[in-house]
Amino acid sequence: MSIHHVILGLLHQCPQSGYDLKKAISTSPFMHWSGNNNQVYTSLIHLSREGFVSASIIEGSGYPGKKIYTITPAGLEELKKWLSTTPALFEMHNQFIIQFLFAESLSTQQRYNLMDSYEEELKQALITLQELFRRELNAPNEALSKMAFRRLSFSNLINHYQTELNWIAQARQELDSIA
Amino acid sequence: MSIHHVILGLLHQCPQSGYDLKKAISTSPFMHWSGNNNQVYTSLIHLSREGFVSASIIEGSGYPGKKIYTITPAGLEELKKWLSTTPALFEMHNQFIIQFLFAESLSTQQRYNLMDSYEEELKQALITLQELFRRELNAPNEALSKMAFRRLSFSNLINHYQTELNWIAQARQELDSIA
DNA sequence: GACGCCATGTAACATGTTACATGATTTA
DNA sequence: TAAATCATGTAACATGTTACATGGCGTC
Repeated sequence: MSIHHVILGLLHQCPQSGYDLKKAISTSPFMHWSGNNNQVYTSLIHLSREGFVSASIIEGSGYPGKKIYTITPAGLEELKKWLSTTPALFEMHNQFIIQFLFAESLSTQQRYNLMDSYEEELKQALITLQELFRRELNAPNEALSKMAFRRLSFSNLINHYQTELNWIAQARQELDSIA
Repeated sequence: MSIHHVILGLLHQCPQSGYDLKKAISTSPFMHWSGNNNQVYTSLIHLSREGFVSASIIEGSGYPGKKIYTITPAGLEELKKWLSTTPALFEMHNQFIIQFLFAESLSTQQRYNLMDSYEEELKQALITLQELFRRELNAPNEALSKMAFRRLSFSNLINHYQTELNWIAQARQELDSIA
């Protein structure tokens, strides 16, 4: 999965500038690209060359060189093709679990600290995510189906956060029982 | 999280060759690097220069240039430092959920197909993972604590697979109810 | 006037993937 | 004898991150 298809998907929702895309991507909990993401600009140049997006320069709108990108029919076709390809299996990128795998090198105290701080981080992130979710639900009236997709996507992520938190409780209990 | 620390962790478990590391990393369900991973070789050169690993050439063992890498005291220190750093939050890299987010562009039929094929893929992967887990449990007698870490790590991943499968059932129901 | 946000872009660097090159040993 | 596995490495390419450069607009 590349950033190109994500940009096509966002542009299909509505035409917007590189800056808007950058913000949308960096604040989305589903899309993992750096907050300071300048890749969108190079990606947009690439997509332009491919004929998947077209740019129109907006005069007299604050910034002189501001461009609004729109998805082209070829771009929409490419997006639909990608949307119906069987996705690769999810990948859980979890530094903590790898640290945990090697945790025999740590003292019991360090391991407790690691688990505690990870749990705290998770709880905080879950609150932030739920807040984002709440704001999504209160968004101006969208189509019912579109809302359903967003709501379900959020609950998917929230489920994984809760799975992780439940696991920590279970892991603590098991480790205590063999100590 | 870089591949360097993963290599240090694996070398701390036991000294091994680049090829062994490559295999360990590409077959581990926790470490996401390409199966055809040649990064290990460049990473080992890097780690050597840093003084974190040392190589000894094994003569008369099949391949002439075969090297066994061992973690150095400096490497172990670096590993321990990394192991006790607060991990970045997990990142769920899930192409499916992004496709789902943009799924209004698809027909109902295409959406069903997408969910069906993703579910099938998940079920297959879960079976493979459980098989891998079973083999881990039957591994030659390791220390009890080490086994506990491995067992818990596996159950962590398995929990996420099941969370994903449960979510699909829930999503199908909700989408059917608003159709 | 300083700060933050809007807005686009380049350059350098780090990381990750694919293809290629070489050649030994083991297994079918 | 063909294929798979062991074993190391290089080169080209793709992707992703950080820092830098530029400058307008709004607001405190």
